[in-house]
Amino acid sequence: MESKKNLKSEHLKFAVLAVDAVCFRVKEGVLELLLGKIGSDNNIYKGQWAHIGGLIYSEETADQSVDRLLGDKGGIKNIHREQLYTFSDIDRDPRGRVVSVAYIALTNNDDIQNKNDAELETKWCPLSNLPKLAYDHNEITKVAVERLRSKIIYTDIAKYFMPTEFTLSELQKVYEAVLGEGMDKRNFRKRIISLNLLKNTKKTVKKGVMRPATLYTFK
Amino acid sequence: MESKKNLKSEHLKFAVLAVDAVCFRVKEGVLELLLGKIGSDNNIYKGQWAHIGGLIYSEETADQSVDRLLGDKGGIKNIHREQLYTFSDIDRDPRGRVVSVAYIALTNNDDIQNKNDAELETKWCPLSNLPKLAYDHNEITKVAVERLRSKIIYTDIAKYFMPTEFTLSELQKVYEAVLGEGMDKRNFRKRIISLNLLKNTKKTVKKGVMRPATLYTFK
DNA sequence: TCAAAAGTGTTGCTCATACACCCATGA
DNA sequence: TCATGGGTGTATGAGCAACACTTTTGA
Repeated sequence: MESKKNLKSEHLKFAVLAVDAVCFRVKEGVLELLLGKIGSDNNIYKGQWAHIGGLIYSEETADQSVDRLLGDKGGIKNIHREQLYTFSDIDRDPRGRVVSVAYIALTNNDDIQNKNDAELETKWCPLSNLPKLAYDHNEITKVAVERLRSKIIYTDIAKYFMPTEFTLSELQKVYEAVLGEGMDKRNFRKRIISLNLLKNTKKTVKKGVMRPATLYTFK
Repeated sequence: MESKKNLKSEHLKFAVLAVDAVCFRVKEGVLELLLGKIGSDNNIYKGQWAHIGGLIYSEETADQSVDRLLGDKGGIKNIHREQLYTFSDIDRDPRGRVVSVAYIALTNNDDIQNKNDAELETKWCPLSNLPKLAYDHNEITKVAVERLRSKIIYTDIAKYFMPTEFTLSELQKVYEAVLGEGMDKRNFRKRIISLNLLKNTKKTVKKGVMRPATLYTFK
Protein backbone atom coordinates (compact mmCIF):
# COMPACT_ATOMS: atom_id res chain seq x y z
CA MET A 1 0.00 0.00 0.00
CA GLU A 2 1.67 3.15 -1.12
CA SER A 3 -0.30 6.35 -1.01
CA LYS A 4 0.98 9.29 -2.94
CA LYS A 5 -1.36 11.84 -1.50
CA ASN A 6 1.52 13.29 0.51
CA LEU A 7 3.91 13.24 -2.38
CA LYS A 8 4.43 16.95 -2.46
CA SER A 9 4.18 17.62 1.24
CA GLU A 10 7.07 18.91 3.27
CA HIS A 11 7.58 15.43 4.65
CA LEU A 12 9.20 14.38 1.43
CA LYS A 13 11.21 17.20 0.06
CA PHE A 14 14.48 15.72 1.26
CA ALA A 15 14.03 12.17 0.01
CA VAL A 16 17.28 11.29 -1.73
CA LEU A 17 18.22 7.78 -2.71
CA ALA A 18 21.74 6.49 -3.03
CA VAL A 19 23.60 3.22 -3.31
CA ASP A 20 26.88 2.24 -1.70
CA ALA A 21 28.92 -0.78 -2.71
CA VAL A 22 31.16 -2.59 -0.28
CA CYS A 23 33.48 -4.06 -2.88
CA PHE A 24 35.69 -6.98 -1.86
CA ARG A 25 38.57 -8.85 -3.39
CA VAL A 26 41.09 -11.33 -2.03
CA LYS A 27 44.63 -10.49 -3.07
CA GLU A 28 47.57 -12.61 -1.96
CA GLY A 29 45.60 -14.09 0.88
CA VAL A 30 44.29 -10.77 2.14
CA LEU A 31 40.68 -9.61 2.10
CA GLU A 32 40.59 -6.09 0.75
CA LEU A 33 37.96 -3.41 0.15
CA LEU A 34 37.79 -0.82 -2.57
CA LEU A 35 37.67 2.72 -1.24
CA GLY A 36 37.37 6.11 -2.89
CA LYS A 37 38.65 9.39 -1.50
CA ILE A 38 36.11 12.13 -1.08
CA GLY A 39 37.21 15.12 -3.09
CA SER A 40 34.45 17.68 -3.14
CA ASP A 41 35.17 20.87 -1.23
CA ASN A 42 31.71 21.28 0.20
CA ASN A 43 31.83 17.91 1.96
CA ILE A 44 32.89 17.89 5.58
CA TYR A 45 34.37 14.44 4.94
CA LYS A 46 36.70 15.77 2.26
CA GLY A 47 39.92 13.78 2.24
CA GLN A 48 38.41 10.79 4.00
CA TRP A 49 37.78 7.41 2.43
CA ALA A 50 34.43 5.84 1.73
CA HIS A 51 32.85 3.05 -0.24
CA ILE A 52 32.04 3.67 -3.86
CA GLY A 53 28.53 5.02 -4.13
CA GLY A 54 26.31 7.70 -5.50
CA LEU A 55 22.81 8.74 -6.23
CA ILE A 56 20.32 6.51 -7.98
CA TYR A 57 19.00 7.98 -11.19
CA SER A 58 15.29 7.93 -11.75
CA GLU A 59 15.67 5.86 -14.88
CA GLU A 60 17.68 3.04 -13.31
CA THR A 61 17.17 0.39 -10.66
CA ALA A 62 19.40 0.16 -7.61
CA ASP A 63 21.18 -2.80 -9.20
CA GLN A 64 21.88 -0.84 -12.34
CA SER A 65 23.03 2.10 -10.29
CA VAL A 66 25.64 0.01 -8.50
CA ASP A 67 26.92 -1.39 -11.77
CA ARG A 68 27.21 2.07 -13.25
CA LEU A 69 28.97 3.54 -10.24
CA LEU A 70 31.42 0.68 -9.84
CA GLY A 71 32.21 1.03 -13.52
CA ASP A 72 32.55 4.79 -13.62
CA LYS A 73 34.14 5.39 -10.25
CA GLY A 74 35.90 2.09 -9.63
CA GLY A 75 36.82 1.00 -13.13
CA ILE A 76 35.28 -2.41 -12.52
CA LYS A 77 32.99 -4.15 -14.97
CA ASN A 78 31.06 -7.41 -14.74
CA ILE A 79 31.19 -7.60 -11.02
CA HIS A 80 29.01 -9.84 -8.88
CA ARG A 81 26.92 -7.83 -6.47
CA GLU A 82 23.98 -8.45 -4.21
CA GLN A 83 21.88 -6.19 -2.12
CA LEU A 84 22.89 -5.99 1.52
CA TYR A 85 20.69 -3.66 3.53
CA THR A 86 19.12 -0.23 3.28
CA PHE A 87 20.48 2.33 5.72
CA SER A 88 18.08 5.10 6.55
CA ASP A 89 19.30 6.78 9.71
CA ILE A 90 18.24 10.38 9.56
CA ASP A 91 21.66 11.86 10.22
CA ARG A 92 23.77 9.38 8.36
CA ASP A 93 24.76 12.02 5.81
CA PRO A 94 25.40 15.49 7.21
CA ARG A 95 24.50 17.14 3.90
CA GLY A 96 20.88 16.07 4.15
CA ARG A 97 18.55 13.14 4.24
CA VAL A 98 20.12 10.42 2.13
CA VAL A 99 18.87 6.86 2.29
CA SER A 100 21.37 4.39 0.96
CA VAL A 101 20.78 0.92 -0.46
CA ALA A 102 24.02 -0.87 0.35
CA TYR A 103 25.45 -3.73 -1.68
CA ILE A 104 28.24 -6.19 -1.34
CA ALA A 105 30.28 -6.66 -4.49
CA LEU A 106 32.86 -9.37 -5.14
CA THR A 107 35.51 -9.40 -7.79
CA ASN A 108 38.52 -11.40 -8.77
CA ASN A 109 41.53 -9.38 -9.68
CA ASP A 110 41.16 -9.81 -13.43
CA ASP A 111 38.22 -7.49 -14.03
CA ILE A 112 39.86 -4.53 -12.40
CA GLN A 113 41.13 -1.74 -14.56
CA ASN A 114 43.23 0.69 -12.64
CA LYS A 115 41.56 3.70 -14.12
CA ASN A 116 38.13 5.15 -13.73
CA ASP A 117 36.16 7.75 -15.64
CA ALA A 118 35.62 10.03 -12.69
CA GLU A 119 38.55 11.93 -11.28
CA LEU A 120 38.36 9.79 -8.19
CA GLU A 121 41.31 8.54 -6.21
CA THR A 122 40.71 4.90 -5.26
CA LYS A 123 42.65 2.25 -3.43
CA TRP A 124 42.29 -1.29 -2.17
CA CYS A 125 42.59 -1.47 1.58
CA PRO A 126 42.98 -4.61 3.69
CA LEU A 127 40.01 -5.09 5.94
CA SER A 128 42.41 -5.54 8.83
CA ASN A 129 43.63 -1.96 8.67
CA LEU A 130 40.56 -0.15 7.55
CA PRO A 131 40.67 3.50 8.56
CA LYS A 132 37.77 5.43 9.95
CA LEU A 133 35.52 5.96 6.96
CA ALA A 134 33.15 8.77 6.05
CA TYR A 135 29.42 8.71 6.82
CA ASP A 136 28.22 5.47 8.44
CA HIS A 137 30.47 3.44 6.19
CA ASN A 138 32.24 1.63 9.00
CA GLU A 139 28.89 0.36 10.17
CA ILE A 140 27.98 -0.66 6.63
CA THR A 141 31.30 -2.47 6.38
CA LYS A 142 30.54 -4.41 9.53
CA VAL A 143 27.22 -5.63 8.18
CA ALA A 144 28.81 -6.41 4.83
CA VAL A 145 31.60 -8.49 6.31
CA GLU A 146 29.13 -10.42 8.43
CA ARG A 147 27.04 -11.16 5.37
CA LEU A 148 30.06 -12.17 3.31
CA ARG A 149 31.32 -14.49 6.03
CA SER A 150 28.00 -16.20 6.51
CA LYS A 151 27.36 -16.59 2.80
CA ILE A 152 30.75 -18.05 1.99
CA ILE A 153 30.05 -21.01 4.23
CA TYR A 154 26.66 -21.99 2.85
CA THR A 155 26.78 -20.80 -0.77
CA ASP A 156 29.24 -20.88 -3.65
CA ILE A 157 29.80 -17.13 -3.47
CA ALA A 158 33.55 -17.70 -3.23
CA LYS A 159 33.61 -18.33 -6.96
CA TYR A 160 33.35 -14.63 -7.65
CA PHE A 161 36.72 -14.15 -6.01
CA MET A 162 38.39 -16.78 -8.16
CA PRO A 163 39.89 -16.71 -11.64
CA THR A 164 38.51 -19.23 -14.12
CA GLU A 165 41.01 -21.90 -13.14
CA PHE A 166 42.53 -22.26 -9.73
CA THR A 167 44.03 -24.80 -7.37
CA LEU A 168 42.34 -26.07 -4.25
CA SER A 169 45.01 -24.40 -2.16
CA GLU A 170 44.21 -21.06 -3.76
CA LEU A 171 40.53 -21.58 -3.07
CA GLN A 172 41.28 -22.48 0.52
CA LYS A 173 43.36 -19.31 0.91
CA VAL A 174 40.32 -17.30 -0.18
CA TYR A 175 38.11 -18.97 2.41
CA GLU A 176 40.73 -18.38 5.06
CA ALA A 177 41.15 -14.73 4.09
CA VAL A 178 37.41 -14.14 4.28
CA LEU A 179 36.82 -16.04 7.49
CA GLY A 180 40.00 -14.86 9.11
CA GLU A 181 41.07 -18.28 10.30
CA GLY A 182 43.04 -21.24 9.09
CA MET A 183 41.33 -24.42 7.95
CA ASP A 184 42.39 -28.03 7.85
CA LYS A 185 43.52 -28.92 4.36
CA ARG A 186 42.04 -32.41 4.27
CA ASN A 187 38.69 -31.41 5.66
CA PHE A 188 38.48 -28.41 3.36
CA ARG A 189 39.12 -30.54 0.28
CA LYS A 190 36.67 -33.21 1.34
CA ARG A 191 33.92 -30.72 1.96
CA ILE A 192 34.46 -28.62 -1.14
CA ILE A 193 34.66 -31.67 -3.39
CA SER A 194 31.54 -33.19 -1.86
CA LEU A 195 29.58 -30.01 -2.63
CA ASN A 196 29.94 -30.97 -6.27
CA LEU A 197 30.50 -27.43 -7.47
CA LEU A 198 33.97 -27.95 -8.86
CA LYS A 199 35.22 -29.59 -12.00
CA ASN A 200 38.68 -31.06 -12.27
CA THR A 201 40.23 -29.70 -15.47
CA LYS A 202 42.87 -32.48 -15.43
CA LYS A 203 45.37 -29.72 -16.04
CA THR A 204 48.11 -28.94 -13.60
CA VAL A 205 50.08 -25.84 -12.81
CA LYS A 206 53.35 -25.35 -11.09
CA LYS A 207 54.58 -22.25 -9.35
CA GLY A 208 58.12 -22.77 -8.12
CA VAL A 209 60.09 -25.71 -6.85
CA MET A 210 57.25 -28.03 -5.94
CA ARG A 211 54.83 -30.65 -7.03
CA PRO A 212 52.34 -29.34 -9.66
CA ALA A 213 48.81 -28.67 -8.44
CA THR A 214 45.59 -29.71 -10.15
CA LEU A 215 43.49 -26.93 -11.64
CA TYR A 216 39.76 -26.75 -11.00
CA THR A 217 36.95 -24.61 -12.34
CA PHE A 218 33.51 -23.90 -10.97
CA LYS A 219 30.84 -25.83 -12.86
CA MET B 1 30.73 7.68 -1.53
CA GLU B 2 27.70 9.75 -2.09
CA SER B 3 27.99 12.81 -4.24
CA LYS B 4 25.30 15.37 -4.10
CA LYS B 5 26.40 17.37 -7.08
CA ASN B 6 23.49 15.95 -9.08
CA LEU B 7 21.02 16.49 -6.32
CA LYS B 8 18.90 18.93 -8.23
CA SER B 9 19.33 17.42 -11.66
CA GLU B 10 16.47 15.89 -13.56
CA HIS B 11 17.80 12.47 -12.67
CA LEU B 12 16.37 12.82 -9.23
CA LYS B 13 13.14 14.64 -9.40
CA PHE B 14 11.09 11.47 -9.04
CA ALA B 15 12.93 9.90 -6.12
CA VAL B 16 10.21 8.75 -3.74
CA LEU B 17 10.83 6.39 -0.86
CA ALA B 18 8.26 4.07 0.61
CA VAL B 19 8.06 1.12 2.95
CA ASP B 20 5.86 -1.96 2.66
CA ALA B 21 5.28 -4.43 5.46
CA VAL B 22 4.49 -8.06 4.81
CA CYS B 23 2.74 -8.69 8.09
CA PHE B 24 2.27 -12.30 9.20
CA ARG B 25 0.37 -14.05 11.91
CA VAL B 26 -0.54 -17.68 12.57
CA LYS B 27 -4.16 -18.13 13.49
CA GLU B 28 -5.61 -21.55 14.18
CA GLY B 29 -2.78 -23.27 12.41
CA VAL B 30 -2.98 -21.08 9.32
CA LEU B 31 -0.33 -18.60 8.18
CA GLU B 32 -2.05 -15.35 7.31
CA LEU B 33 -1.06 -11.96 5.91
CA LEU B 34 -2.49 -8.55 6.66
CA LEU B 35 -3.78 -6.77 3.59
CA GLY B 36 -5.30 -3.36 3.02
CA LYS B 37 -7.69 -2.41 0.27
CA ILE B 38 -6.64 0.43 -1.99
CA GLY B 39 -9.25 3.15 -1.85
CA SER B 40 -7.99 6.21 -3.62
CA ASP B 41 -9.78 7.05 -6.83
CA ASN B 42 -6.70 8.10 -8.73
CA ASN B 43 -5.02 4.73 -8.29
CA ILE B 44 -5.41 2.22 -11.09
CA TYR B 45 -5.26 -0.51 -8.45
CA LYS B 46 -8.31 0.86 -6.65
CA GLY B 47 -10.24 -1.97 -5.04
CA GLN B 48 -7.31 -4.36 -5.06
CA TRP B 49 -5.47 -5.58 -2.00
CA ALA B 50 -1.91 -4.76 -1.04
CA HIS B 51 0.45 -4.91 1.90
CA ILE B 52 0.36 -2.08 4.37
CA GLY B 53 2.80 0.59 3.34
CA GLY B 54 3.33 4.22 2.64
CA LEU B 55 5.85 6.94 2.14
CA ILE B 56 8.78 7.49 4.46
CA TYR B 57 8.80 10.87 6.07
CA SER B 58 12.01 12.83 6.02
CA GLU B 59 12.16 12.96 9.79
CA GLU B 60 11.87 9.21 10.35
CA THR B 61 13.91 6.12 9.58
CA ALA B 62 12.51 3.28 7.55
CA ASP B 63 12.05 1.27 10.74
CA GLN B 64 10.08 4.07 12.34
CA SER B 65 8.03 4.46 9.20
CA VAL B 66 6.96 0.82 9.27
CA ASP B 67 5.98 1.08 12.92
CA ARG B 68 3.95 4.19 12.24
CA LEU B 69 2.17 2.75 9.23
CA LEU B 70 1.37 -0.58 10.85
CA GLY B 71 -0.03 1.34 13.78
CA ASP B 72 -2.04 3.87 11.83
CA LYS B 73 -3.22 1.70 8.97
CA GLY B 74 -3.19 -1.75 10.54
CA GLY B 75 -4.01 -0.97 14.15
CA ILE B 76 -1.02 -3.00 15.33
CA LYS B 77 1.42 -1.82 17.95
CA ASN B 78 4.64 -3.34 19.30
CA ILE B 79 5.15 -5.60 16.37
CA HIS B 80 8.37 -7.35 15.54
CA ARG B 81 9.67 -6.34 12.13
CA GLU B 82 12.87 -6.70 10.21
CA GLN B 83 14.02 -5.32 6.93
CA LEU B 84 13.57 -7.67 3.99
CA TYR B 85 14.75 -6.16 0.73
CA THR B 86 14.55 -2.93 -1.21
CA PHE B 87 12.56 -3.10 -4.42
CA SER B 88 13.54 -0.53 -6.99
CA ASP B 89 12.17 -1.65 -10.34
CA ILE B 90 11.45 1.43 -12.36
CA ASP B 91 7.87 0.55 -13.22
CA ARG B 92 6.85 -1.14 -10.00
CA ASP B 93 4.43 1.68 -9.23
CA PRO B 94 2.50 3.04 -12.20
CA ARG B 95 2.05 6.41 -10.55
CA GLY B 96 5.74 7.20 -10.68
CA ARG B 97 9.13 6.16 -9.48
CA VAL B 98 8.68 4.71 -6.01
CA VAL B 99 11.42 2.69 -4.36
CA SER B 100 10.14 0.56 -1.53
CA VAL B 101 12.00 -0.80 1.46
CA ALA B 102 10.08 -3.96 2.27
CA TYR B 103 9.82 -5.48 5.73
CA ILE B 104 8.54 -8.65 7.25
CA ALA B 105 6.47 -8.15 10.38
CA LEU B 106 5.35 -10.85 12.80
CA THR B 107 2.63 -10.61 15.36
CA ASN B 108 0.75 -12.81 17.72
CA ASN B 109 -2.93 -12.24 17.80
CA ASP B 110 -2.97 -10.31 21.04
CA ASP B 111 -1.54 -7.01 19.82
CA ILE B 112 -4.09 -6.60 17.09
CA GLN B 113 -6.79 -4.03 17.49
CA ASN B 114 -9.43 -4.34 14.88
CA LYS B 115 -9.54 -0.66 14.18
CA ASN B 116 -7.13 1.70 12.53
CA ASP B 117 -6.84 5.45 12.35
CA ALA B 118 -6.97 5.63 8.59
CA GLU B 119 -10.22 4.85 6.82
CA LEU B 120 -8.61 1.73 5.47
CA GLU B 121 -10.33 -1.58 4.99
CA THR B 122 -8.04 -4.38 6.14
CA LYS B 123 -8.26 -8.14 6.40
CA TRP B 124 -6.17 -11.15 7.29
CA CYS B 125 -5.80 -13.49 4.35
CA PRO B 126 -4.39 -17.04 4.45
CA LEU B 127 -1.22 -17.28 2.42
CA SER B 128 -2.70 -20.27 0.66
CA ASN B 129 -5.41 -18.23 -1.03
CA LEU B 130 -3.70 -14.97 -1.58
CA PRO B 131 -5.32 -13.02 -4.41
CA LYS B 132 -3.45 -11.12 -7.07
CA LEU B 133 -2.14 -8.08 -5.23
CA ALA B 134 -1.46 -4.53 -6.39
CA TYR B 135 1.96 -3.32 -7.54
CA ASP B 136 4.72 -5.93 -7.25
CA HIS B 137 3.33 -7.12 -3.95
CA ASN B 138 3.00 -10.75 -4.98
CA GLU B 139 6.71 -10.76 -5.72
CA ILE B 140 7.44 -9.10 -2.40
CA THR B 141 5.30 -11.73 -0.69
CA LYS B 142 7.31 -14.48 -2.30
CA VAL B 143 10.59 -13.09 -1.02
CA ALA B 144 9.04 -12.49 2.39
CA VAL B 145 7.75 -16.03 2.75
CA GLU B 146 11.12 -17.44 1.72
CA ARG B 147 12.82 -15.31 4.34
CA LEU B 148 10.34 -16.23 7.03
CA ARG B 149 10.69 -19.93 6.28
CA SER B 150 14.43 -19.88 6.34
CA LYS B 151 14.64 -17.77 9.50
CA ILE B 152 12.21 -19.88 11.47
CA ILE B 153 14.50 -22.87 11.20
CA TYR B 154 17.73 -21.24 12.35
CA THR B 155 16.53 -18.45 14.66
CA ASP B 156 13.98 -18.03 17.43
CA ILE B 157 11.81 -15.76 15.27
CA ALA B 158 8.82 -18.02 15.96
CA LYS B 159 8.49 -16.41 19.37
CA TYR B 160 6.92 -13.33 17.82
CA PHE B 161 3.99 -15.45 16.73
CA MET B 162 3.40 -16.84 20.20
CA PRO B 163 1.54 -15.55 23.23
CA THR B 164 3.53 -15.28 26.44
CA GLU B 165 2.69 -18.81 27.53
CA PHE B 166 2.04 -21.67 25.18
CA THR B 167 2.25 -25.42 24.89
CA LEU B 168 4.78 -27.29 22.81
CA SER B 169 2.00 -28.51 20.57
CA GLU B 170 0.93 -24.95 19.89
CA LEU B 171 4.48 -23.99 19.06
CA GLN B 172 4.78 -26.96 16.75
CA LYS B 173 1.59 -25.93 14.97
CA VAL B 174 3.16 -22.53 14.27
CA TYR B 175 6.24 -24.12 12.77
CA GLU B 176 4.07 -26.39 10.67
CA ALA B 177 1.90 -23.51 9.47
CA VAL B 178 4.92 -21.48 8.43
CA LEU B 179 6.79 -24.32 6.80
CA GLY B 180 3.70 -25.87 5.28
CA GLU B 181 4.52 -29.40 6.39
CA GLY B 182 3.96 -31.66 9.34
CA MET B 183 6.74 -32.46 11.77
CA ASP B 184 7.47 -35.39 14.04
CA LYS B 185 6.37 -34.58 17.56
CA ARG B 186 9.25 -36.28 19.36
CA ASN B 187 11.95 -34.80 17.17
CA PHE B 188 10.39 -31.36 17.34
CA ARG B 189 10.33 -31.42 21.13
CA LYS B 190 13.85 -32.71 21.41
CA ARG B 191 15.23 -30.07 19.08
CA ILE B 192 13.31 -27.13 20.52
CA ILE B 193 14.20 -28.09 24.09
CA SER B 194 17.87 -28.57 23.22
CA LEU B 195 18.02 -25.03 21.79
CA ASN B 196 17.58 -23.85 25.35
CA LEU B 197 15.29 -20.99 24.42
CA LEU B 198 12.28 -22.15 26.36
CA LYS B 199 11.46 -22.09 30.02
CA ASN B 200 9.07 -24.56 31.59
CA THR B 201 6.59 -22.57 33.67
CA LYS B 202 5.56 -25.70 35.60
CA LYS B 203 2.01 -24.63 34.93
CA THR B 204 -0.37 -26.70 32.90
CA VAL B 205 -3.38 -25.90 30.82
CA LYS B 206 -6.20 -28.02 29.60
CA LYS B 207 -8.43 -27.42 26.63
CA GLY B 208 -11.14 -30.09 26.50
CA VAL B 209 -11.29 -33.72 27.41
CA MET B 210 -7.63 -34.54 27.53
CA ARG B 211 -4.47 -34.64 29.49
CA PRO B 212 -3.27 -31.13 30.52
CA ALA B 213 -0.29 -29.71 28.64
CA THR B 214 2.72 -27.98 30.15
CA LEU B 215 3.06 -24.27 29.49
CA TYR B 216 6.33 -22.78 28.29
CA THR B 217 7.62 -19.27 27.77
CA PHE B 218 10.53 -17.97 25.75
CA LYS B 219 13.44 -17.02 27.97
C1' DT C 1 -13.66 -47.69 28.87
C1' DC C 2 -13.16 -44.57 25.41
C1' DA C 3 -11.58 -40.54 22.97
C1' DA C 4 -8.14 -37.12 22.49
C1' DA C 5 -4.06 -35.04 22.91
C1' DA C 6 0.33 -35.23 26.00
C1' DG C 7 4.43 -37.11 26.55
C1' DT C 8 8.57 -40.11 25.97
C1' DG C 9 13.71 -43.31 23.77
C1' DT C 10 16.38 -45.81 20.69
C1' DT C 11 18.70 -46.72 16.49
C1' DG C 12 21.01 -45.68 12.32
C1' DC C 13 22.87 -42.34 9.28
C1' DT C 14 25.25 -38.27 7.88
C1' DC C 15 28.34 -34.87 8.56
C1' DA C 16 31.96 -32.19 10.88
C1' DT C 17 36.23 -32.43 13.21
C1' DA C 18 40.76 -33.80 14.70
C1' DC C 19 44.82 -35.48 13.31
C1' DA C 20 50.09 -37.03 10.36
C1' DC C 21 52.40 -38.68 6.77
C1' DC C 22 54.02 -39.57 1.89
C1' DC C 23 54.49 -37.53 -2.95
C1' DA C 24 56.34 -34.95 -6.89
C1' DT C 25 59.28 -31.55 -8.36
C1' DG C 26 63.51 -28.55 -9.38
C1' DA C 27 67.41 -26.72 -7.45
C1' DT D 1 68.92 -34.87 -0.82
C1' DC D 2 66.43 -31.14 0.49
C1' DA D 3 62.91 -27.75 0.62
C1' DT D 4 58.32 -26.71 -0.81
C1' DG D 5 53.70 -27.12 -1.18
C1' DG D 6 50.41 -31.10 -3.14
C1' DG D 7 47.79 -34.65 -1.88
C1' DT D 8 45.50 -38.41 0.91
C1' DG D 9 42.28 -41.69 5.15
C1' DT D 10 40.48 -42.90 9.51
C1' DA D 11 38.26 -42.61 13.89
C1' DT D 12 35.21 -40.13 16.89
C1' DG D 13 31.31 -37.48 18.31
C1' DA D 14 27.18 -34.57 17.38
C1' DG D 15 23.06 -33.88 15.47
C1' DC D 16 19.06 -35.26 12.62
C1' DA D 17 15.45 -38.53 10.93
C1' DA D 18 12.60 -42.44 11.36
C1' DC D 19 9.68 -44.80 14.13
C1' DA D 20 5.11 -46.55 18.24
C1' DC D 21 3.47 -46.85 22.49
C1' DT D 22 1.97 -45.33 27.29
C1' DT D 23 -0.20 -41.59 30.18
C1' DT D 24 -3.63 -38.42 31.79
C1' DT D 25 -7.96 -36.62 31.81
C1' DG D 26 -13.27 -35.97 31.57
C1' DA D 27 -17.22 -37.66 29.62
